Amino acid sequence: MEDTSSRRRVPAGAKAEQRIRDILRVSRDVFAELGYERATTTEIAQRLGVSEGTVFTYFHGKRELCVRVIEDWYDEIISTLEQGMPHGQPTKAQLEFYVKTHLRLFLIQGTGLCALVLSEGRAKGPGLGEVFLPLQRRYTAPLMDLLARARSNGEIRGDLPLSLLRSAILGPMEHILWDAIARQREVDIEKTARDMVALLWPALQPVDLELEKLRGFYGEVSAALRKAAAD
Amino acid sequence: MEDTSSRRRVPAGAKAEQRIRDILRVSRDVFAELGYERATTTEIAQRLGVSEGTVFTYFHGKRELCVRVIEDWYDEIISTLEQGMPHGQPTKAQLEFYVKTHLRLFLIQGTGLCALVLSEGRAKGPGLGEVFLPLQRRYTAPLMDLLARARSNGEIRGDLPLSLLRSAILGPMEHILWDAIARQREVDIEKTARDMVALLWPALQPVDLELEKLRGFYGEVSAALRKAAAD
Amino acid sequence: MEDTSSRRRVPAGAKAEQRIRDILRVSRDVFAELGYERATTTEIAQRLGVSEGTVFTYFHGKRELCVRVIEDWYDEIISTLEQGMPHGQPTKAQLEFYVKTHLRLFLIQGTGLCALVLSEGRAKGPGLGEVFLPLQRRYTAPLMDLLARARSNGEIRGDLPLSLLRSAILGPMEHILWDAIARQREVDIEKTARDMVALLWPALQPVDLELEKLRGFYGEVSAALRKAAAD
Amino acid sequence: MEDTSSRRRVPAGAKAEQRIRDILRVSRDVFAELGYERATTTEIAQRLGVSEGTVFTYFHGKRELCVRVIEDWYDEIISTLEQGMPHGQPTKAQLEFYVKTHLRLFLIQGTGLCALVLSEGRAKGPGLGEVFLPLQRRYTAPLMDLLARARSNGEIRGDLPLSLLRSAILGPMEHILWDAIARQREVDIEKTARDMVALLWPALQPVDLELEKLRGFYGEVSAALRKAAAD
DNA sequence: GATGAATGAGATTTCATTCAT
DNA sequence: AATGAATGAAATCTCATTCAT
Repeated sequence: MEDTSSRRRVPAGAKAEQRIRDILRVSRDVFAELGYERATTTEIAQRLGVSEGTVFTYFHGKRELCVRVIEDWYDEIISTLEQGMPHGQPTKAQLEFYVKTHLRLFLIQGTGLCALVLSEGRAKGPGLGEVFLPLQRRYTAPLMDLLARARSNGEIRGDLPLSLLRSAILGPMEHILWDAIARQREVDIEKTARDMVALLWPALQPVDLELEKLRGFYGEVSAALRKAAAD
Repeated sequence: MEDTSSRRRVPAGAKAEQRIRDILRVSRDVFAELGYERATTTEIAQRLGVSEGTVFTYFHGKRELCVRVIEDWYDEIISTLEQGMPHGQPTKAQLEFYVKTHLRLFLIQGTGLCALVLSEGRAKGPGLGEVFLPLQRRYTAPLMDLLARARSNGEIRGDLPLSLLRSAILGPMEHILWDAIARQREVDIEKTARDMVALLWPALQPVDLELEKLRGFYGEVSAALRKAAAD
Repeated sequence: MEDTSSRRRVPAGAKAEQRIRDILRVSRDVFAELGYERATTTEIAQRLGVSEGTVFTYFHGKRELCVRVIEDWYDEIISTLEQGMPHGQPTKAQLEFYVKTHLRLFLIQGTGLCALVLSEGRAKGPGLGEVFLPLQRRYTAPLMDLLARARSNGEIRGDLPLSLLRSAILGPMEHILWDAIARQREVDIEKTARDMVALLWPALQPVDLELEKLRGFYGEVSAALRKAAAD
Repeated sequence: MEDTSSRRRVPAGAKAEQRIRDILRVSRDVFAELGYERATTTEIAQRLGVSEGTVFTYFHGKRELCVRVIEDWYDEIISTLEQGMPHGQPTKAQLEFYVKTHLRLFLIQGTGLCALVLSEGRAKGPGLGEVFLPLQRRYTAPLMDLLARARSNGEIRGDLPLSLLRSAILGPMEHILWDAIARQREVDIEKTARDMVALLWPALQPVDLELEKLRGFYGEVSAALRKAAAD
């Protein structure tokens, strides 16, 4: 985006890399806790026990620091998902792994960062938005692959766009996470993951038209009977 | 709460109400676009073409203004949902109405405000959070009612917590909305709503145990066959 | 000072005069309670139950209003002192009247206004100071007259400037008042006035040189004896 | 009291201390000249030739700055009085020292600060008042000690409350100071101190009842004679 | 004459960023 | 390379004063 190379030379070397890691680690905490605007470079420096100037020796500014924090976080998630995915197992088991891992990663520290991405990703002007889109694509890739493979196998329904299926899986997870945060409740990750897949799995099945018709008929008859009884 | 004894009174009357509506309308835009922190009272005043002081004639401060913006937005959504809900129709039709209306309302202007609620609702300290929780409860109430009634009728499954079903419906919608915003794509609301319900409806059905067993058996056999074919 | 006549026409008539009295009465309270800076025209108008503009119909601004408040207050004090002073009685009785009346007038409402005069009277720039000096002179005049008459009669000492005697009488009173305010204590006006005069009366007596010499000698001898006893 | 956890730390070190002294010195001037409300942090920064932010690097806000200014001023006065007091000398000499030192310290710069304390000390709400009361007690302590010792020696009268004697000494001094300020006149400190003690010393003497009776008789006879002569 | 909404200058305070040491 | 004091732009909020109604 910008030619920042001429502005400042960022130190290199083993010690410098450790410093960068430290700054990123603490910055992640601070941004996650406070959000972009309320987080201050002073706070980050204080928690690290270094001077305020030091942060600017390694990063061009608050914005770049924030971008790096989010990039690193995405990288962690993506590599955890990619490496852990049990490709040999049935689709449902893979899906359960995906959901469980997702919930776990986000609940450790992710909600603050998630909020950060959601709110800062939207910011107009010289936004962080451009940076995040490719990251989000990489991050949903394992799920999309899984779904695409299962669909080509006929394991899951082909009558709806894949992006809708993806939303039907990622969406509920995020909603559960927000809810947990908002109400400050504990989440039983294992159980929630199992329930979630139990709930969604039928939705992903290929539509059995005969069955669907029967179900529709049954539903209407039931409703009619109830209504008749009510009158 | 606060000592308002010597504060200037907020004007009342038809013209004042119009002014308040104007300020709220513009503030909604600004908060939605920029988020709480980046939004400035100066910007709001400029867009309105009034002086900065005028905003403070009608609202005690930025925080109160923001709270009012969100309350009004929630009120709109809630009353639209409550008034429009076709109670006489089958559950599936009601659900379709809920999803469609939800998507429509949020796409008009909601995503920015949604982000606002999500990010500011989390803020520590003297946050906006306390204000939002009851609003969020009121806003999900129509859906919860719908689900509860359908469950007591035996129309939808009773083996999972209602909150999970709720997340499975609200979550995908929000995800779709975020996706649409992030990629700046148009959304065909009618089609998306229909697809979404078509997708989720099977998930809400009572579990037909025999069928489920057959499906499980079928799934395993299919997977085994595929695996055998692949080797 | 300024030609304000062309700026605005102040209403006249019986109703207008009542209005002016009301505004001054309330303003006196507000200025006394809050001081010049913290007092607001809004507060004054609200307590009166009139609009903010009305105050400006009768006074050119906050500053003029404050000046008028103080002038009126001085006028009250001065006329009370002038009219009540028992000229026929002995000097000591007159002094007691002066002290008692002074304490009473200031304790009713005066401390706030006294603070106002002390702090605002000092303000640099387009200050209130110029206005107050003649008022203060008029206000100390009865005391100065009393002292001057008594001195010419030989009733009080002539070896020190009158202004010093005046300070020795007014000063303690103000100090007592401030102390009462600061510690929020009640003051028994009658007793305090009597004690004060009992205390100060000897100080005002003509110096009896022979007696003074004896006293000095006595004091030194006493001190020397005490010191000898202590060693 | 306050959440200072994430606030920037106040610099420490020799240079920082010099800076703090500079800020306090200039702030003292500004607060003394203008009073708390009219004094601005901008003015302070400008007189120092530093940016506005710098003041806030060293003090958390205007209020704290003002409190520090007053505390420092009191400390100066108190330590000067405590250290200089000639304890070995006669009470009258000690009193003369107290009065002289007091006048000198206040005339250098004290009147503005005195006004500050008097007017801001009264302020309602989150005032500076609480801070000042203990300071004022410490500041009058040397005088109270002196009076108490002299009274227990029988050197000064015991028929009136000590607080009244204190007011009779401090009050006139303050009055003289105010007068000097208001009229912008020079004060001959040595002479004024000597005169003041000469005036007040008789007032502090133990009451000589016989003498008092004689004086009363003399006064009444004189008055009667004068009256007879006037008729 | 009264009103009271609009104004806008000005005050305090925060904080990312720089740069001399 | 690290420091951390200085900076100054920008933000929120107040309130005396005006003027159209």
